[in-house]
Amino acid sequence: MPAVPLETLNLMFDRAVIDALFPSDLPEPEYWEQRYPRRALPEGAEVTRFGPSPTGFVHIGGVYVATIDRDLAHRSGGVYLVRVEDTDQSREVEGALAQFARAFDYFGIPADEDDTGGGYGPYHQSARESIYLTYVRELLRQAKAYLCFATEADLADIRRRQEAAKVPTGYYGDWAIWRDADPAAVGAKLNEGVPYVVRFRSPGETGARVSFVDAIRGTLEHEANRNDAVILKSSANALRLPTYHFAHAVDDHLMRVTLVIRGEEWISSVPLHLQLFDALGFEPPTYAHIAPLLKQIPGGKRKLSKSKDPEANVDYYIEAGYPVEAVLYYLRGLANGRLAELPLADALAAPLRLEECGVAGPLVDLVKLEDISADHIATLTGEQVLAAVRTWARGYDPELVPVLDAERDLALVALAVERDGVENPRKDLRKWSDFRSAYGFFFPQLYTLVTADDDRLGGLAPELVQALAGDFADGYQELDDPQEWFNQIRTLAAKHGFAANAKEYKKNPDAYPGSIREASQIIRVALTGSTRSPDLFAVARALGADEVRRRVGELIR
RNA sequence: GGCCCCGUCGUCUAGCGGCCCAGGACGCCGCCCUCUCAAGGCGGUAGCGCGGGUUCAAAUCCCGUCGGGGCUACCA
Repeated sequence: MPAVPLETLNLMFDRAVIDALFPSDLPEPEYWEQRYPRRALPEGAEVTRFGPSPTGFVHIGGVYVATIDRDLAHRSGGVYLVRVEDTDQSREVEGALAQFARAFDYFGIPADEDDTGGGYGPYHQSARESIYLTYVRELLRQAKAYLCFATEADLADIRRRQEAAKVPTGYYGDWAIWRDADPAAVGAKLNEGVPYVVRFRSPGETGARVSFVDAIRGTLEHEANRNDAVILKSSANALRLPTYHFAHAVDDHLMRVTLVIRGEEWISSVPLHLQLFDALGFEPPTYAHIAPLLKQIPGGKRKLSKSKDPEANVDYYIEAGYPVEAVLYYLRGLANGRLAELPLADALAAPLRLEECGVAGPLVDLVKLEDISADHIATLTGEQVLAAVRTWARGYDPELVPVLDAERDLALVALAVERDGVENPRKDLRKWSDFRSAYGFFFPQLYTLVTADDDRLGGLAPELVQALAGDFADGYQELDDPQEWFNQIRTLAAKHGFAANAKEYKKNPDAYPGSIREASQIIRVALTGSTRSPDLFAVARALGADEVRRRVGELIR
């Protein structure tokens, strides 16, 4: 196509015509530059940002990126800010921001700057309209952007023809029908009040390539962008908001962000972003594109999906009560493998290094998280566990709270079983919601008595169960020595014909109703309601003689 | 379709031409301990996607191929 005559361009981009599209009191770029001055920060300090989009629940990947952002900013003596990216008002979901606040509060990753404080706000993109407008007008004045009246149907038609012609789809070159439109046609549309968008006039030439350095991946090369991306959405909207790309350039420049950490899905957009920064006269930030969190599915893996995977939602972790430290440690380890080799406390204190971050998307493995979690909880004192469980229960198991409060001493005694004074504490708690199943039986209020015909007793004859239970309850003594205590069961087991040990029983199974295992199991099930429990002696001591007699006694009723 | 990112045990990874017939951790399996379950101790299982090169030598370099993911929106 022939080059557009200069006069035509001049006519189309007549300053008065352009300015008439904007509020008359719209500030010039210098105003914003002065209002958001360069930050006085030490050499090497990074300013990072996290940009939650209130379009649904908070993705665990958000916590993942936000912790990295905050870490890098703080290690370098910089600033971590949160900017709500709400330019897509139609997709906005009610309550998303509240959930975001709750989640980030839970994980203890507050922003240094956000709408509650900070000199570079507002930190909601929807509140930054005039800032964007200033720069859109500027680009228009410089003919680096133009008005586009293409309708959805026009765009669909272009795409169809491009597909038929087997050329790349997009709004570029000759396909960009409004790129060099006759100013008269533009004026006519304007007079008719037809809505328009503002598109960036991409300087990218066909075949041109760009390369840039990514802080994680090194030098990346890409085809230069040549699409005339939309930078300002339809004039039909009451609020004139930009697209992500334009907001990114303007906001990150004005907020003086130095390091942009985001998902790798943005790599393809970097060429466009670089063109935008250049056109605007801004210095581009350093980019670090991190790999997305993946999920194992039959035959492969895929991105953790908001709609399909419950564990994609941060609420999943909060509701189950995974300890904050465990989740953060796990996430940090996924991002930077070196940290996964360190003990939890060290890893949380150690700096995360971008150049060490993995480039392949890791799978989120709940089994691994639970292992980490159990290890971590095992290092806590009973007091700490109790406090954490109580806090969790207030939100997710309210009935547990009064029990915990009424039986605080019992709870501590229960938690001390195989925890206090042992070398390897019991790891039966992976998350706070495990408390009820692991420790509930210690509390009479939460306990359901077991009767002799219960199938957890392993099919032993009820008469035999009752005979042994009766003897046990009658003669029960709260002895201090574990061995002596257990001998009470040993003696009764022998008296009622149980084999002294499992080997003997195995050798001659018909001669016995069972071995000492089965006999102990009677007491265990009566005491705990479960076939698996902590050490029986310790449990019995925690329960107290009266409660032991009551529970075992129930078997003979 | 075009362009981009990625590819070491089931999982997270170490590895950056010889130290690797690939090391660690989680999982899994077995054994020991044992009144159950955990925990713990000991042992084991299992991997460089594939095919060509280059080289005395390749998980490591090159080419191709396959597979996964992403972008190609007035979504972010």
